[in-house]
Amino acid sequence: MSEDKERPLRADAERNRRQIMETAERMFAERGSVATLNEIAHEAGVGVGTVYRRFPDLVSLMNALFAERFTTFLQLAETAAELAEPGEAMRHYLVEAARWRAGDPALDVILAHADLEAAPTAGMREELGRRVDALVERALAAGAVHEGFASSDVYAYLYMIGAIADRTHDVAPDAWRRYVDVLLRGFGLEPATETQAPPAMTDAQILGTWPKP
Amino acid sequence: MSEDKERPLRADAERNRRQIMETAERMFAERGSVATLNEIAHEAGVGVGTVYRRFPDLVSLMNALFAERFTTFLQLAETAAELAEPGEAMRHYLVEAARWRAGDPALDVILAHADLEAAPTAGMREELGRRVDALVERALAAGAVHEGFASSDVYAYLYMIGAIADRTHDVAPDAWRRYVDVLLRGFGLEPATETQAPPAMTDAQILGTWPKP
DNA sequence: GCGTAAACGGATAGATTCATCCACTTACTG
DNA sequence: CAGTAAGTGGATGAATCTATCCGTTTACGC
Repeated sequence: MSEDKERPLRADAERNRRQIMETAERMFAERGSVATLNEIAHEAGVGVGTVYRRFPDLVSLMNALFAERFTTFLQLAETAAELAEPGEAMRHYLVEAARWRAGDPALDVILAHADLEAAPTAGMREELGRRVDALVERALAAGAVHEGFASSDVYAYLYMIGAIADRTHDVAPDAWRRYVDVLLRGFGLEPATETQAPPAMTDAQILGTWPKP
Repeated sequence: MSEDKERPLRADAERNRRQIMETAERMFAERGSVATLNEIAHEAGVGVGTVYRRFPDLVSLMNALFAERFTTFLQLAETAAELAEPGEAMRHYLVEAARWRAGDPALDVILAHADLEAAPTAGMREELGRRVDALVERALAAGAVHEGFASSDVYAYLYMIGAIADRTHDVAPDAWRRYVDVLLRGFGLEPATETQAPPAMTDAQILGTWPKP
């Protein structure tokens, strides 16, 4: 029942595939919501048919974009796990995952429309779960975080950072750093020290975060 | 240039208006995105024409829903301001505003589609700004929060709580309380003591927060 | 009760969006 | 440098969504 006829794409097809994915990504980030496949085709400068042949529907495009992103998070968790000091490792993952999330305003849209049950992402999710669990266990055992800290807190943390980052992206691109420190402190970790967190946003900046008409 | 011919609606019209608003609210909360006016009409059990007469477009419906909500936040700020101890007043507003936000999963959708420049909400926003500023000033002067705390932090806080609350609403309806405490601690405030915050979510609960197909 | 202005509902014209299909072009193989 | 399988683009019909219009019904002042 295997179906691994993985014939490589022709050069022009591969080029178009990339172009379509990059354009879609940019459009989702800019508008904060989905664009239609026809719009993406036009913006990417290819025919509608080309898009529909490669991605029969929106979900399959979203799945492709999602897989790319997940790989990055897996790598971050791996790098963090190599650090000797448990608190340091946990903090490193939290800060770097936040940085990555903050720089990717399309992620929420992608997550909302991808089919997370579909292979190959399902396996990736489990693997990420295991790696994050390990970081949390070590931090707990070393007393580097408050008792009761759990890996669900890591997900919640990223949801919250994602929300503030997406909202402030245009008006105060590094505001998320401030709330990383606030949350780390709240979880019992020392705030990150490599870089200085920015001060609170001004009133004018906050005003800019209210959604437009 | 005044135009205040505020003729009261006929009883049946007023009833339908309410019904439409409540239905819309429920639908937005359930699906986490807009519904069309035609869908709302059908779900509310009224004719399409009835909806379009009362709310010529989606924005005017959203404005009406938005105004309702803002009134509540204004009242919360007023109640909090009456507390004698500055840190207590600030904490009270933060906890109660969070509670309110957590119980209103439609708010993000409404905010995203309302016209925030339109009267009468513009004035309300300024008034809320003044009230929150006052709470922050008092808390800072009393040393109840970390130096550098600002009213923009209050908005950021509510964005973050809103994000986690909406996401966990179905699967762990009071998880938001945990992150209220985390954030309060991060801002330098003692966590709220009236009610006990729940423990971290289980892995199964977090799994339930991933968006569905 | 009656008269009438207000409100109702839903059929439907018009606009927009989705996704297919196929005549034409292009990259790769031998 | 053919031959051909793979890929391209966009015109177009089907499906869906928007919002108006008008014949009928209802609330309310007198």
